[in-house]
Amino acid sequence: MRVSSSLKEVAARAGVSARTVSNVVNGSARVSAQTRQRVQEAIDELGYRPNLAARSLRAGRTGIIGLAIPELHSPYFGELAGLLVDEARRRSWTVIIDQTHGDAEAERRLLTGDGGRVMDGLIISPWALEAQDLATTAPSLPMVLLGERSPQGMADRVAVDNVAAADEATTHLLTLGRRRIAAIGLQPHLQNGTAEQRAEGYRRALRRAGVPPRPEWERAVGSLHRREGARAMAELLDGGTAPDAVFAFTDELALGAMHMAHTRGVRVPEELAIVGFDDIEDGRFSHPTLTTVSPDKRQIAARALQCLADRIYSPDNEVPASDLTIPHRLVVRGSTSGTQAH
Amino acid sequence: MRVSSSLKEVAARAGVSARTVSNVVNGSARVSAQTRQRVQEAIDELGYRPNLAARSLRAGRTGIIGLAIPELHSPYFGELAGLLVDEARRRSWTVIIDQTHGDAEAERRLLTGDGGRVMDGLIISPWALEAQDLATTAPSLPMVLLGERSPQGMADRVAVDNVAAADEATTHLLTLGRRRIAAIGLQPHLQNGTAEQRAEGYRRALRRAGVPPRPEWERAVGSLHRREGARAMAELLDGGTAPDAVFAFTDELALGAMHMAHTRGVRVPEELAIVGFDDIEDGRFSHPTLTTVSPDKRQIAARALQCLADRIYSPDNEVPASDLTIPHRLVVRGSTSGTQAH
DNA sequence: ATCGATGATTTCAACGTGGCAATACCCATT
DNA sequence: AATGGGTATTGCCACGTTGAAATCATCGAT
Repeated sequence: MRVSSSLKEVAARAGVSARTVSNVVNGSARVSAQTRQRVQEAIDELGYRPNLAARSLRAGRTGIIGLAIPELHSPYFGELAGLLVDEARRRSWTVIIDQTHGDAEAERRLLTGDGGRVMDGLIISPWALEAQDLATTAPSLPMVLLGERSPQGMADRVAVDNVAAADEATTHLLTLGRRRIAAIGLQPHLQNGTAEQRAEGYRRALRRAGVPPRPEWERAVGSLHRREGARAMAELLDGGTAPDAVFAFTDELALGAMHMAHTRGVRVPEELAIVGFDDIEDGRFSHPTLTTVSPDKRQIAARALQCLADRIYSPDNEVPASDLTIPHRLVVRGSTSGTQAH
Repeated sequence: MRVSSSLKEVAARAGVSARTVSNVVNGSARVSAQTRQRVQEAIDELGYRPNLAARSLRAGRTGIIGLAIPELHSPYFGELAGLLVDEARRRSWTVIIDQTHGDAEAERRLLTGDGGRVMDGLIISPWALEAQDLATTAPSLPMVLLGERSPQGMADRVAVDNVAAADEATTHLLTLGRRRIAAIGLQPHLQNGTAEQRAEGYRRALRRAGVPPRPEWERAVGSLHRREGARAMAELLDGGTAPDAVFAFTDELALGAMHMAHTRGVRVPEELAIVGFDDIEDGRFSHPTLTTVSPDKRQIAARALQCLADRIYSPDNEVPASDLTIPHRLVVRGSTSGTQAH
């Protein structure tokens, strides 16, 4: 079976024109049952596969969309990427994956449409880009932003209500009677909207409860990995007054913090309650299990692709940028309740 | 700035032929400094980007490789995919990701080169395919297998020595004085070579130590998720004699088993020692931390892409299929030692 | 002044496909 | 037999790029 064979070769074998073969393949015009069968046989015998490059060149579309995320190996983005790839396949799209590693330059390059117009659209989860960049850079192709807002409405946006969610998480800790609540996950050096919003929700909840904020309990991190969560937790435990609860801006940070608590002999949740954010699989099997804010990832994936499809298939008239808020819920588990809820 | 502009348009603007513009872009022929500058200006003004589809059509290459793995959200494959994507970028390749979800049909479809010849090559980590399939299916494009061996040498293969590694893991447990060692992770319904090899290494170690094998301690799983590890562990604890150690074929299964041990009040490692396989990030921060077989993932990624490159760029003469064994090492942590090694 | 050599640039064609318009065919109706 | 209307099929071209070969320009050597 030859690896490559063209419409022309199939046509020659079936004794018809190349155009007819094309019609059979795409079902784009009426073809008699007899001809169709003859062509189909030739296709099977030659093992013909349409050439995507030629098709794209002709049609101006590639059927490929890009997915740009900070890191594939992070559980949250891994889970999300998995869902997005599946959802894309449902729509007959293939997905190209690009890791930005939180590099602003890499993110900016993607926005300006580098890469040779392979992609029909782009789903990007910006982490390092400032709102400023997003505003000034004209998107060169249909684009959906995950998490970060684009100020000028240049692209669709799909995200949870971070402020409200962080507020809920913190309020949950307050309800348990905790008052010395620390936060782990600020990223002041990046103009990271997501971290800022979660910090805002955290402060709002404290303010409403009349608990005075303590700047030394708002810990910054260099990355979102477990290691950084552990480091921040160590700093908190080494500080003057130890907190009795921690709200970590991601589950990875939370698990890192939990690890450090174990290492230092601090009992979770008795002496230290922990809440995370993302609801990654690990948190359901950690010891104790992790209380967390669970965004509806499946819906994020579905909505993001819906937006992209609308934009790609809309006949170049301006579709107004949508800003979709995805539902979330607080999942209470062992790290705040003592019972090993699953 | 126009989104799409062709060589022809740039040529018109610069007052040269399209071919000259092509030469400037690719540096493929000599171009005078003066012309080069004029062309470059036109390129910048028009925001020209080469059209990948046209280039591929002409060259017969796309610069895209495929990566087919069971599941992106699994930590092991997530980490591996991340490394592979980075390594591919170093070689100026873009990566298309496909999730097979352990579906034999999906894997077979990829092998036969479905997908319209978008990919210049394929890295596939088969999980459900039998050696039989791999043998009878002629690969339609350069291909590297991760983990599974292809009997006829039809494709390169990159993997650790599963038998030896499983032997080491089991021997480690024996050295600790454990004798009631269970195994979790067999997949008898899939002709899964990897699981079989790890089972073989496990049995070999027991045999050498003179410990009689107990079939009821070889637990099968339906998938490699934590949930299944937990289920298998529950069955073991509910059985007649409880084991005093477990060798799980993947870290996820191990963490699931550890979770169930906690739930049932079984102390790890005192009453139950646990060893996993893969060295995923979670295991370094779990409580206790997880002893595991650590394959050199970075080297897997590097070697796999090296093989693929050799095959893609070799001028269609037959490159003999290579079978690379990647080094691994046993990393002893808290789940077998009691000390919280990091 | 002429020729050859070297370098710079252009022309031509082709990669495989699908849109468009034209053509060939068949059958029912006049 | 001629007309009309529908169906089935075909030829031609363009998409944007690059390989091969042809053309043009320049300059040094004879």
